[in-house]
Amino acid sequence: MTKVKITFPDGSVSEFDKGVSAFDVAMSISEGLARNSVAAMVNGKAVDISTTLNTDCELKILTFKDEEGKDIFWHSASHLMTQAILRLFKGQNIGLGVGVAVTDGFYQDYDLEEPLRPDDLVKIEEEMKKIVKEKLKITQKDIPKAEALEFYKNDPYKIELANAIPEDVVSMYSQGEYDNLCKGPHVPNTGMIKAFKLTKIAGAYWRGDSKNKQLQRIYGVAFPDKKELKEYVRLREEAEKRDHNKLGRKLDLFTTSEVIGKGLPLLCPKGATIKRILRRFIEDEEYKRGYIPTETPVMAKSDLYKMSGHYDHYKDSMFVFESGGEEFCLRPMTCPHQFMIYKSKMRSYRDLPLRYAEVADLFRNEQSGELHGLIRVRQFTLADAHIICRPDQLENEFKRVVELIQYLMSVLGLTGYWYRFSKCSTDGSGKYIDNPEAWANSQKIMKKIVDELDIEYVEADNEAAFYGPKLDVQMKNVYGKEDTLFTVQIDFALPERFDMTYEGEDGKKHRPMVIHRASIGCLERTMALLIEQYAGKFPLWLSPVQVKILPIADRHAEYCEKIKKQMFEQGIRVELDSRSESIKKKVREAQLEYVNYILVVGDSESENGTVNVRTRDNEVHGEKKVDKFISEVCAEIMERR
RNA sequence: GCCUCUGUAGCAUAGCGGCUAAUGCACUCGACUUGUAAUCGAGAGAUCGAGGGUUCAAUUCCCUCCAGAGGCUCCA
Repeated sequence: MTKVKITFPDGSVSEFDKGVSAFDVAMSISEGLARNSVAAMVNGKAVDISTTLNTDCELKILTFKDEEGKDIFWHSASHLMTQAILRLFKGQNIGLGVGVAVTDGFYQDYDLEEPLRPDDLVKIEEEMKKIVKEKLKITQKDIPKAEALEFYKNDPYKIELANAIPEDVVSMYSQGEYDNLCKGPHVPNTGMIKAFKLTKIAGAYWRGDSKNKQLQRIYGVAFPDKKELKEYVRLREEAEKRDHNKLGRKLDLFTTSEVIGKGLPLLCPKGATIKRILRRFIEDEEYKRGYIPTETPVMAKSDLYKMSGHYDHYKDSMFVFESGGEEFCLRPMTCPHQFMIYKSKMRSYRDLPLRYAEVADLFRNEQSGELHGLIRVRQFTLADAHIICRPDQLENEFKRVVELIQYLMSVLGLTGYWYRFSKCSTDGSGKYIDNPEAWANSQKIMKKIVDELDIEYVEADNEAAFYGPKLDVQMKNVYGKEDTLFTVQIDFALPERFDMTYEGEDGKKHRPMVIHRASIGCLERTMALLIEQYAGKFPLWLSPVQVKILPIADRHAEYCEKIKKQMFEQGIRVELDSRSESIKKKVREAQLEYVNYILVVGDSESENGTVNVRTRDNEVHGEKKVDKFISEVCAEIMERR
């Protein structure tokens, strides 16, 4: 019998009989591995575990612990869900959209006669459990495409998917009575999917295009055992406790009002304090780095945005209104305003770079469904700047911006972010300024720059600004939804549209380059991610209430007022809780507000000129002279820089 | 904008085609003056999101609008 050489991930090589299955190879390693194997990687390609090996190859047995294994497991779970739905809604004409694994589970889209209701999920889960118990074998076969098209004659979605396959032969997977067009691979048996949960119902456009029909999407997660599912649910609950939209309201950072309108949050004193800290911090930091301030109007005549191109490319997202026979817009961006300052006089090559910074209030008429807490709003404050520079300065200026951003991330203590190089797309959607040559050029320049920076980034098509490519700093919120925190953009279009020039050494007019950038981002959004990052427990320098003084009895009030004043004078953000409540209760409440330091003041403290210090985490620091406490707090606040 | 869901006091929940709409926390007043997770007593607070319809009767059922949640699309 002929042998095949199989190379394992650790580099070891073993010989097996030709035609051995990946499963048998797994068995030869250990029964446990075979039992847990969801699929295999043969020469880097994921295949079913039942695949036979007929030539020498590299083999990796995939379990749920491997990223690829997880995807396959979840993809199989989506099939399990579909089988359950087909059983439950037998007789209905059900269109099957896409079903795939995502980073946090799986989903499958359906076109159903009746919309699904939340309690349907329970029924579907029950049916899924039955199918798991049946331990149906999952098998694959290739069939002629014509046969598949006949099979799906009532399902326009599957037909579209099948027609997109270039080959004449297509792959079908079967488990019990359920056959599905799918390239796989899949777990070998429905019995493997022991623990799962359907998490949400959502609408989703067919093929991700809002012109298409909206299908119903069911999201779920699945695990090989119940313990992992339980742990997952626990982690989800923990994460949701950090949700800025709930926690921020609970901590009195912000609120909303029906009569003010959607996407227009109100910052309460504590939230406003945090915003002010961020604002003052970034204004000072940028000033140190050579930025110069501007203050420009929050609105302008439409003509300005017609010049910039916003009116053509962005009008749907702008608040446009008429007054005195003229049309105005609330500004969605600061750029054209600052460009008018640039154009207000002649500029020499010696003047450049000009780094115009403005912490600017911006207005964007976002679609109602996109609004979310402080992350996506209709009015927000952006730490905006436009660096107008000579082409030879572009690279250095760009790098300085990235350096600033890196500095900010470390000072804010934000983790889990990544860089995205956002490019335009060539789909001719009209979203972008039509100048292929300039796009190619500026994307080339940007790629060169980001490659030289010591950063890792992902490339993304169709994510650019309408006037140029971007380097975005991306973060996820507690629900795993991705948003841009900071952004740096190279603009090839607007300097020309505004006919911005400078006089060069040669006495001729030249075209400057522009970098658009948001250093500390939109303050509201940054604040939201800070709330989630710290679960509301802000570091001292960002904390809206750094110290809370709690008198034990009324007779200590006078002393408390005195030390409060002393701390105020040192710039410490301090509150005094003089309610006649038990000291226990007051301490507990201060801890729930995540106040950094809690000072208890009784007879001993008032007589000795001390305070009794503890933290929100209930670390007891004990009695301390007031002056010493103040200087320690001030030192801790300064440490940040 | 689209899909699904939700809207009862500041917050969290209960409730029902018909009684004075219930409970906890928070709030106010009084007592207590307290030292590490809930001191005692009293009180106030709700046009049950808004408007319309069905009904003898609607907070409850239906419609429209407003607002909120999670997705999709979009985006800082």
